[in-house]
Amino acid sequence: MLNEKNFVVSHECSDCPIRHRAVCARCESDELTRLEEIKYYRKFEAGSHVIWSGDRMDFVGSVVSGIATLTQTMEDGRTQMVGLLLPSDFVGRPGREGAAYDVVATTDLTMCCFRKKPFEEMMQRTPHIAHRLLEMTLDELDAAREWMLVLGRKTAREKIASLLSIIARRDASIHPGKVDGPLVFDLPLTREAMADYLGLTLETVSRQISALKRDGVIELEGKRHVTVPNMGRLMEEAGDDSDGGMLV
Amino acid sequence: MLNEKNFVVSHECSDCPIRHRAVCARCESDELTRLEEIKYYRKFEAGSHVIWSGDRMDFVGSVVSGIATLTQTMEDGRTQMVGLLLPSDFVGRPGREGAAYDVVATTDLTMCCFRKKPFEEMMQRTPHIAHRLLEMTLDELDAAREWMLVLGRKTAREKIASLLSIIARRDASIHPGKVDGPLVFDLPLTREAMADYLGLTLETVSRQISALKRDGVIELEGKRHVTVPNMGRLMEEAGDDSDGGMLV
DNA sequence: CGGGGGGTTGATCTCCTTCAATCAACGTGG
DNA sequence: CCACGTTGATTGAAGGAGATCAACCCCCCG
Repeated sequence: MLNEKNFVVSHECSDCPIRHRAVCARCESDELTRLEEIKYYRKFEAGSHVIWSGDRMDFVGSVVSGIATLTQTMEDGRTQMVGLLLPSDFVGRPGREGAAYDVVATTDLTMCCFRKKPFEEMMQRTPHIAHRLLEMTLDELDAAREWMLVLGRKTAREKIASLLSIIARRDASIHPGKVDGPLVFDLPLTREAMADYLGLTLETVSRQISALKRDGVIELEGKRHVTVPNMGRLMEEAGDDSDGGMLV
Repeated sequence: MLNEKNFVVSHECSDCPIRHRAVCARCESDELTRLEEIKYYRKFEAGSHVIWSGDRMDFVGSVVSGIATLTQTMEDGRTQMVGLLLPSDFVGRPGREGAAYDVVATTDLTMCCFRKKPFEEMMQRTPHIAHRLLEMTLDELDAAREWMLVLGRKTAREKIASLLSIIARRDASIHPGKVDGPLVFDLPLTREAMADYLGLTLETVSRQISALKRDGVIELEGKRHVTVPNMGRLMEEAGDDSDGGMLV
C-alpha cells in the first residue's frame, strides 16, 4: 500500500498495489502466505544500479513502485535499452546464474524480492506462479517485437511519437478510466534515456520533440509534462494503425 | 525422422528429429502418447504464408524441418523481421485468438501442429509442457534483446557480421561437434530477407557482404555458401566480446 | 556566485538510402 | 537451341536523415 509519497507502508501481500498484476497475481491466499515467508523489500535510489550485467544474481523480484531500465552496453560504450520496468514487472530469470543486463533505477525504486533458490523451488510446486510468469514473458516478447519494428524501420520522428504513445497508453491504463479528452502525463525518462530506448542520440530526441511540439502534435509544460490533445494524430505520426490493432 | 530429402517419413514422436528440443522435450512417454493423439503434420512450400497477421489462429505447433520467418509490416509496406524460426521453434501463442505476425516459409517447411484448444487444455494439466514453453520463451526474449542492440546501435557492417556470426554459431550447434577449424555454412536467407532482419536495404546488405569478403573476413562461393576462416575476427567485426559472453 | 546536470539549437559531416543500370542463373515457349 | 522474361544479386551516383561537435540556456543547489 502506498501513501502519497510512494512509500511502502505495509508489507502484506493483501494490501500490495501490484497484487493483481505481478507474478503472484494468480496465487491463492495460502500460496501468498508461503510467498510472504520468502519475500523481502529493497529500496534503491534514483540513478543507482539494481543489478550489474555479468554479476551473479541471487534474487528475482517485482517492481513495486518506481521505474527501472534494462540496458545492454557494448565495449566502446554504446548502449541500448532493452526493457523498461514499471510497477508489477518482473526482474531476473529463474534458472540462470548470471545477470545478462544492467538494471538501473531511474526513479527511487522499491522492489519485492525473493531469493532465487526458494523462488525456483516454489515455482516448481505452484503452477499459478509458473503460468503467470509465462503469460508475462509472452507479453514482454510481444513488446520486444513491437520495439524491434520501431528500432529497425521507423524514422526519428516516428520513433519519438511511438515512445510517447506507448507511455501515454500505459499511463492511461494505470490511472483510472478517464474518458478520452486530452491525455496528460509526465515523461519518466531523460532525453538521454529516451535516446537509449530508441537507438538515437539525445540531440535528435530533443529536436524531434521540439518538432512535434511546433506541429501541435503535443504540448509541453517544462521539459517533462506532456499533453496530447489528439491521440489519433499522435498514433498517425507513430506510423501505427490509429484504430489500435485489437488482438485478444 | 528425415531421409536425405527432408521428408518426414515417420510420425512417431520417439523418432522425431526435434524430440529433445521442442515444447515436448520434457514430456514422459505417456504424455507423448497423449500429444500424439492431438497432433498432425502440415507442409508448406517455400515462399508460402503459414499464418497471416490478424487472422484467427486455430493451431499452434513446432517447426520440424525447414525455416520460417516472423515479420511485421507497416501500412506503407516497410517490413521488419522479428523472429527467425528454425527446427524445434514454437509457433503461436497459447491464450491468444488472433495472429500478431505474418509467418512465412522461406524454405519448404514441415510443421507439427496441435489444435489450439486441446493443446491449451493439455498445457494446463502438463507442467512439463508449460515449463518447457516458459524456458523457450525466455530464450526467445533474450534473443530479441540481443537483436534490439543490433538494430538500435550497430553499423551496417557490424549488423551483417552479427547476423553471420549468429547463423554460424547456430549451425555449429546443430551439426555435430566439429572442432574449430574454419566454419562453413549456407545462408538460409536472401539478401532481402537479411535486410528485413537487420533493418537495412538489400543494397546495403550486398555492399557490406562484398566488403567483408574483400577484407578477408569471410569467403564466398556462389551467393550463399560462406566460409569463416577466423570466427574470432568475425565476432570482432560484429562488435561483440570475442570471448563469447558465457552466461549459464 | 559558481558549478553541474539536463536540455536546446546550430553547423557540418557521413553513412546509409534511393534510384538506376547491369549481370548471372534459370526456366519457358516458339 | 536461342530469344525472352524473371528473380536474386552487385555496383554506381546522388541525396538526405541523423550523427557529431560545439555553443549556449535554464534551473536548482551548495
